[in-house]
Amino acid sequence: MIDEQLETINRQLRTKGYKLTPQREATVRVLLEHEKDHLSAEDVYMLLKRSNPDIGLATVYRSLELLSELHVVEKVNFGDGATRYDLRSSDQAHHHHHLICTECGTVEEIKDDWLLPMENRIEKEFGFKVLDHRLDFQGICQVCKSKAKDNDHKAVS
Amino acid sequence: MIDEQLETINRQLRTKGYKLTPQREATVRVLLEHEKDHLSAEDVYMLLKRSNPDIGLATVYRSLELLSELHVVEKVNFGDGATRYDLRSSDQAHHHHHLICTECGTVEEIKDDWLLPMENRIEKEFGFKVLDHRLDFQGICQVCKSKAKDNDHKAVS
DNA sequence: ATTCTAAATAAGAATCATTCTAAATAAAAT
DNA sequence: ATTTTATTTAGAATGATTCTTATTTAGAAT
Repeated sequence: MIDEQLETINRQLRTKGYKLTPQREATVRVLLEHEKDHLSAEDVYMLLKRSNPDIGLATVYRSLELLSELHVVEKVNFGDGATRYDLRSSDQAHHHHHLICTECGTVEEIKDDWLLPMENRIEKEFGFKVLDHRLDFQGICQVCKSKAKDNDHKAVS
Repeated sequence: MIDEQLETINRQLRTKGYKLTPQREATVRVLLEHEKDHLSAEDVYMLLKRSNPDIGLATVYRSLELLSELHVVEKVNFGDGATRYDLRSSDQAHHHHHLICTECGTVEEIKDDWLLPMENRIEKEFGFKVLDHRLDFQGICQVCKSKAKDNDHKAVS
């Protein structure tokens, strides 16, 4: 499973004249093993250090940047200082959107294709060829909402 | 017009116990005068310097952060290193989305309410209270698309 | 197999955006 | 008028990211 995806990425790299170096492969592996998380470059670096103690942070940044250009990962920004790198599902058509809680900072993912009609409309109306999109919602998650309710009760009593 | 909006913002600030200091007022004015642009903190700072040579960059950051908490401005991130600050239209229900060209970097704005049904669905399905959202499309703008076509012609001829 | 060349890496310095700190000022409350 | 509190300035500090230089590596050409 992981090896299949690696092979796909390997082909993508070679098509563009890049090679899948050990460092790049290790980086991709880490991303594949943490598909659900939203890792920062530093996070990836720390995880990589276990298997590749000699890898440099700059190399991680370079690898992630390259993977981003190949649309293997997406750069995401949740407003804390760091860029995060999301592996894109092999199915290029499906994007995942985010529910970001402004109280506790948790990020929930939702998958959906709601935006396809919108993309078509944009291409027609603006002549803009959509390659990618990003949709994030900010608000209060269920957990924080019920916490807030509890506190209200306490305040009243 | 500008003064009305300033007055509204002033009220919002005072409601939360903040005051509209000269620096904050100047910051808001700059934003109002450049509503179409996507200014970084540094951009705002430079523009402010003309009228307020003594203002400090940290103050600009603090003012923008405060305005962001009040939802007067939105923080936007286009993937170049800097956070940009967009004045939100007085009509809180309308958000603007962005068409970001990956070739030339231009950012076009589109206004739309397409997402309201989606927000309702998220509240029902996930119990997540949506306060704000952000929708950006990346792709190739009309101009770059025709440029690319021209180059194809040249290559063939 | 050896040599050559271009790509990739490590290490750490450098840069850039942003935040923090301490001292000074201004405004509001007493 | 005095005290308290919020705000600002200036510059130092931080943290993420990029750059630089010397070194290593992989593959191509001999």
